[in-house]
Parts: sequence; structure tokens; C-alpha cells
Amino acid sequence: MKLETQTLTTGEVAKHCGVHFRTVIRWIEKGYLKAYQLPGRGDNRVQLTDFVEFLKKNSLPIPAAFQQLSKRVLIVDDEDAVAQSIQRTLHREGFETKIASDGFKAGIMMGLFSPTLITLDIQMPHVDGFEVIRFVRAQPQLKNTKILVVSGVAESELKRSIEIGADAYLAKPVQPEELVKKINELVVLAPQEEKVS
Amino acid sequence: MKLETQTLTTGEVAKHCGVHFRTVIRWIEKGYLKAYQLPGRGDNRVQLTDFVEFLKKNSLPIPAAFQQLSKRVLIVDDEDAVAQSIQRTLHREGFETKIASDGFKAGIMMGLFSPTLITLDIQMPHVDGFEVIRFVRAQPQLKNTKILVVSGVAESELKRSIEIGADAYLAKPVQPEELVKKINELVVLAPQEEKVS
DNA sequence: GACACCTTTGTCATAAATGTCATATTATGC
DNA sequence: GCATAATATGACATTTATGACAAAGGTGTC
Repeated sequence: MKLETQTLTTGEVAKHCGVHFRTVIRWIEKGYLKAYQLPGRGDNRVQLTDFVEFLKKNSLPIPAAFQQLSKRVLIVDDEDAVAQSIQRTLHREGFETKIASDGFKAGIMMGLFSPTLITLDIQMPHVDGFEVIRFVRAQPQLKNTKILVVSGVAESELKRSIEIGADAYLAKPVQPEELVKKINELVVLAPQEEKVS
Repeated sequence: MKLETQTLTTGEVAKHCGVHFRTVIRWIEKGYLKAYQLPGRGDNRVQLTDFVEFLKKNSLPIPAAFQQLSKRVLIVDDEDAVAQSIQRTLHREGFETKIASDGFKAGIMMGLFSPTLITLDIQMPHVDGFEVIRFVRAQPQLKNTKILVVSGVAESELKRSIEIGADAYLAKPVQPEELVKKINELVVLAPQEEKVS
């Protein structure tokens, strides 16, 4: 079973869910699980992202193999030293990372890198952090992207970022353990919190 | 494995559809998918337009990388009046458009909207237009995205933008006919050059 | 608890599509 | 030119879709 496949067959879905593939086909017919039909016999192909969404919605455990999807972090910070520091910390934890030092690069990487989470300094020159949060939240395709504000601004400002749409915040300077803990809460725990043993 | 190819091999089609290339060959034999045979061994080549049509007909997801076949233009300009004007002109020509008024929004829309072409004002506040061009050109996934610089800066600056990686430039104020002509040169010619009616 | 009723899931058989393998041929890149 | 990788092809194995039917589980009533 190739792991690099981006799509799954009904049989593969069946194995992951511990059911018969006949059942999986019925789930697809009833619209519980999104799938695409191939031209020939109408074989189903399920996209990995759709499958993970299905698992989440139904409180099913998510196989560890699929969690690697959720390990991309975009670091948005104009201070190179800070960004590098965060990157080193996250690399140790197995995250894939990219650094964006200005608004334009951040935007491009949001689209191309599709990070699960971004760390955002809302106090960057020429970039209105609050506006960034608002804009990201206005994009339906980015609704699952977590925003972790990492900044040196006043507590009141940090709290305001949450009201606008950020998922959490940390005040600079950030302790590596604290950062990892927070990110894991947002990224790793989120899909698993509904886990039923 | 070049991504800029206008035709696809059976192997490439197979990857995109999540099937074995043997299956793709059968689809071609059965006429589900249009393809051309090369003289030598009879290798199949599928034109991008035919593949996209095939995907549409079978309700299969269309990779973002292929969506650039359509006529989408991202207008990057902080002057709302100018942006609106360009948008009106392009709408009349059947282009789908989005406007980005700052660097971050431009970046996000680059990724999410996958425009075939962007019109870029390199004289925006807080945004270094040259840096934008360089950064876009550094992204392999955006290598086919055309950059049309539309700005009021000096001719020498406009020419410099070409050296850096822009595909063409127009000096403000821009005549609608001129804009349409230039965009059609950049957009239409590229993907259709091999098209035999 | 017993029962009927309903829904979901599993099993089976069959036909069709898809995957796998081996091999020859030829693109392709250096 | 040469070495490597990709493709076409046929034969064969495996998987899948489908319908029909059985089994398992849930819900309500008595």
C-alpha cells in the first residue's frame, strides 16, 4: 500500500475504518464521504483531505500516517533571528517550515505551502497584522489554517487578535517549550481531541 | 517530469488521477480520453486542454496547476480607481479578475486564485515591486504566471523590471486597448501556441 | 424481557475494471 | 554514443461495483 498516494480506493478506506468496502461505497452513495468516480466502471477515489475531514466529522481516530499532513508551519516574522529560532525549534519537533519576512511572501506561501498553522508577528513594518488575520479568516479555503500570534505587543493587543480571528497568542520572548506546546495544542490535538479510544 | 509541458504522458495523467498508467492507456483505447500517438513506439500524448475537459466531464478535481488555462488575472494595485478601471476592461474581454491592494493580499491571491497573469504596480507603498517579481520568479510553481508591470515609474525602471523577470510592461496611464492587446499577447499565445484547430 | 420494525453492515456471486509483472522497445538526459 | 528511465503490450492476478440477501444492532411499544 503506497503511502505517497494522494487518493484512496474504497478498499483502502475500508481497511482504515475497519469496515467492509461495501459499506464504504454506501457511505459515498449517501454523501457521508466525498469521492470522485473514474470513467470506466465508476470506481471511487477519495482524496486524502476529504477522508481526513470525514474522520474528524465522525469522531474517528486519525491514523498517524495521515497526521504528517498537519505538520507544516509558516513562520511570518521580519526579525530573522526570531524566525530562525522558531524554525530550529519546530524542526526538532518534526515540523516542516517556511519563513516569510514580509506580507507579500507570507501571502504567497500561504497559498503555495498550505500550512496547517502560521506563527504571525502582528508588529511588522508596513504590515497591519490585524488586517492579515481578518483577510485570512475571510478566505473559505483557509478556514482550517490556525493562526498563532507571536508578538511583543501589549497584552491587550494580543487579546484583540483573538477576537478578530487568531486561534492563540504568545508574548515575545517565546520559550521553545511553550511554543511547541501551544502549536501541538492547535495542530496535533485539534484533530485528535474527538478521538474515541 | 517538466510541469510546464502542454502535453502529458500516460504516467503523468495516471499520477493526477490516482490510477496506474496501464489504466490510462485503456481509457485512451476506449476513447474516454483523447490522445495523440507518437510515431516511434506509439507513445500517447494528452493535450492539457483535452485532459482538463476529461476531468470536467467526469467530475474529477482539477489540479490548481492546470487551472491557469483559463483567463484569470490578478490586479495588484493600491489605487482603487486604477484597479477598478483595469477590472472593467478585462471583464469586457471575458477575463475573471481579482484585485489585491497590498502585498499580503496579492500574495494570498497568487496562491489561492492561481492567476494566469498579474498586473503589477511596482510603485506601491510599503511594497518593493522588484522584490515581488524576484520572489515570484523564484517559485517553481509560479513559473508560468505572467507578470505585466503597469506603473507610472520612469521608463528605465520599467525596463529593469523586465530584466528581473517581468514579462512585459505598460506605462501609466494605460489605454484599455493597449492593455487588452498586451495581455492577450502574454496569455493567449502561451498555452495555445501548439493548438491546431 | 419479548417483539416487531427499521437501519446499518456483512456476505456472496458475478462481471467488469484495475493492478501487477515481464519483456521489448524507445525516449530522455548526460 | 551510452546509460537510465519511461512506455506499450499481453497475460494474469487482484480489486471493485452491484444487486440480492442475511446478519447485527438500535429503537420503541407492550
